[in-house]
Amino acid sequence: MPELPEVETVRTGLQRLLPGKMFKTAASDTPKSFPNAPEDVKQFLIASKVVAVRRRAKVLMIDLSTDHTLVIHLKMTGQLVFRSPTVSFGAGHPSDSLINPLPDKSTRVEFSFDDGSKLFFNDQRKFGWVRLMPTAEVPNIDFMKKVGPEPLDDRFTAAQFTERFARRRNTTIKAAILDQTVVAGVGNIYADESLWGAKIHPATLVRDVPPKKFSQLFTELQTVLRLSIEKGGSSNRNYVDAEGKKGSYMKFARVFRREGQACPRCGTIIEKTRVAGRGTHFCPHCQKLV
DNA sequence: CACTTGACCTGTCCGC
DNA sequence: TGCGGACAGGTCAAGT
Repeated sequence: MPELPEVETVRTGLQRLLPGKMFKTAASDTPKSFPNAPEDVKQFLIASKVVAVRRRAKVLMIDLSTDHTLVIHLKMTGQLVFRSPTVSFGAGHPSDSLINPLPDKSTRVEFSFDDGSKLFFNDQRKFGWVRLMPTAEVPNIDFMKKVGPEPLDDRFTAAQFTERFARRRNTTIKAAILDQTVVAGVGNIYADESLWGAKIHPATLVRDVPPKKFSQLFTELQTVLRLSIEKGGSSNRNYVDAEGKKGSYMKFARVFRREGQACPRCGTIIEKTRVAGRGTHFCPHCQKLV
């Protein structure tokens, strides 16, 4: 799913819903999704309280009162959905039929809190994971040590953004912007959207991108990420927020999954191809290959 | 080190 | 309607 705007939307929802709640039970259907030892779960999760919910790149962190953290990666199809026992509109109310019952077939981990509310980790493809670890160790996991700056961090400048690409001169700009060590949180949707905004063909080699284009790309990337956060993210397939609701960014997408439609800037038909092993959408008129 | 490709899974869609 | 193959928001490990 889940690129930066989607994970940030989930984080915002969980930060509103979870702090102060006390974990009562945790159960997983597959060790792959939640590989922690049962004794650690018993000692550091059960009876702990949620302190805060953080995000770094596409990783969510639920900090606990035991100085431990639930670290979560949703990968392609992960969801974190919160359900309170009072969510029902009332017996027989028509809106109740719209709420899908959980757990369902894709539920991998089910947490319950002492007030009867629950948190479901659903993941159709089982690529995602939840891990419990000491809060102090989170920055030491390989991914956290290597991941690049947050693109929406005020202190991150266009000059620094440009410099991050120096290591990836001989690959395509699409591969480079998807590289989490260059910049954090960009996935296939916002790569295509921002490259369209900056009028760069996705298959352009980094070394052939004019220097001033990196500044434009930085601005466009920030613009699409902010817009998507405002719209609650993109629900292309599985993605939903912490309350199970879809995001609406796809209504505003200019190229992503819009092959065969007119480019909103020039009217040329949008094409779909394959770059860096990923489906890639672009306007052949606005985004010329150098 | 930089770069590419395949693997990890399940579900859906498209062409025959 | 059934079946095979390609493809789907993301990382990783292993190869060159």
